[in-house]
Amino acid sequence: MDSATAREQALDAAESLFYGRGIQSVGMDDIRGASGVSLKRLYQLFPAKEQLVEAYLERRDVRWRGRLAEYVERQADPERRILAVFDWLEEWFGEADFRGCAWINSYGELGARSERVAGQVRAHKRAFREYLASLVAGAGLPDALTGPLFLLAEGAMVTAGITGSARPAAEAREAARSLLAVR
Amino acid sequence: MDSATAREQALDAAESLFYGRGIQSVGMDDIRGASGVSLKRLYQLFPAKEQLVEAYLERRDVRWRGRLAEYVERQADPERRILAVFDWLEEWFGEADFRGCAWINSYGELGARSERVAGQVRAHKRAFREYLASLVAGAGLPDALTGPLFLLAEGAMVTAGITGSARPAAEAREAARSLLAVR
DNA sequence: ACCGTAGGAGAACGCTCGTTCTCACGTCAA
DNA sequence: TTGACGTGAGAACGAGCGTTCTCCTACGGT
Repeated sequence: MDSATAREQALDAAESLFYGRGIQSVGMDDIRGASGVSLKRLYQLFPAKEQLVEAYLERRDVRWRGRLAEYVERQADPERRILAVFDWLEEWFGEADFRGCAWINSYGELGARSERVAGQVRAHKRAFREYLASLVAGAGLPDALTGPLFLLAEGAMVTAGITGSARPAAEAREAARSLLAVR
Repeated sequence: MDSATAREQALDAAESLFYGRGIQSVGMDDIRGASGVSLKRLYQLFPAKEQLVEAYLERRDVRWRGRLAEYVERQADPERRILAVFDWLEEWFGEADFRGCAWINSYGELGARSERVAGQVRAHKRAFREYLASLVAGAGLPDALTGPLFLLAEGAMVTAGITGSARPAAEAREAARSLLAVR
């Protein structure tokens, strides 16, 4: 197995375990067991657990925002695109392994202790907010709408995570629709 | 020192440490050091750490909702009361030791592993949502407003926690004002 | 065939931490 | 005074886990 595939398999295992069970409760040995990558190799690829955590969050960030953008950009109408964000959230919340927002959860777990993790969470949220801002601008709507839309989305993520229901996405979408209607 | 005061001091220390640094990174010995309550006594009062965690969350829940209600009920006008929730959030976010919502953080840390903690988080959020519902009903507004207001508040809490800024409260309040204006 | 190197399995090390135990002290009832 | 008891300080125990080390195997180049 070459380094690139070992790295991918390690990250696959890390993502499913860290996201599903939390970061602190998953040991490097669990990653080894789930990935088939030996401890020696793991430590060659990621000199410490924290770097594996960072790589996990980074790869997930790229994929998460990519999936969202791909979904949203299927819509041609600029205002529909904004609402499509909430449709996508609803799909995501309904996935079998959904356990809330990985960054919000990681922040709760490590935000107070790891400045690097906290920084990645802030960067991810900033990027998501800027993406929303670009959709708002693309629809010719006032930038002041971005904040409320972002808060609705964050509220939906955290609530869906805690309750395990996809319903907050629909509530947030309807609220967003009202806000868009006000102008 | 009698049992009641020992218990209070233990909970005071637990609250400031758990909330400030996260639950898993605070040891029972840290609680002992900060509270002056010996380990023996701590284990008499709380037979295991998890029960101290539960007692911390429970006492904080009562106090948090009490402080909110006390603030909100200073307003006579029923619609003002709804907006006062967001004013109170802004005050809370501005406190020096503010580190986000204790329940959201705890859920990120332990929600996947401790069903009891997860249950307390759900109960707290349900109670907060029901309080909002009572304010909405008191203002004679449609119950469908409760969900959006709740999501705005949750989004503000999580965003304020991550960014360390009180601004999300103002954004949420303005969005709430728009939603109330729509009817 | 031989050697050097990389890699795997898993033991070992060191630290943290939840929990319990030891021991010495002070208190209070008889 | 004495002895049973509760308590505090802190050592001790045992488990978990991040990280490193040992030892053995396999393979690639000469």
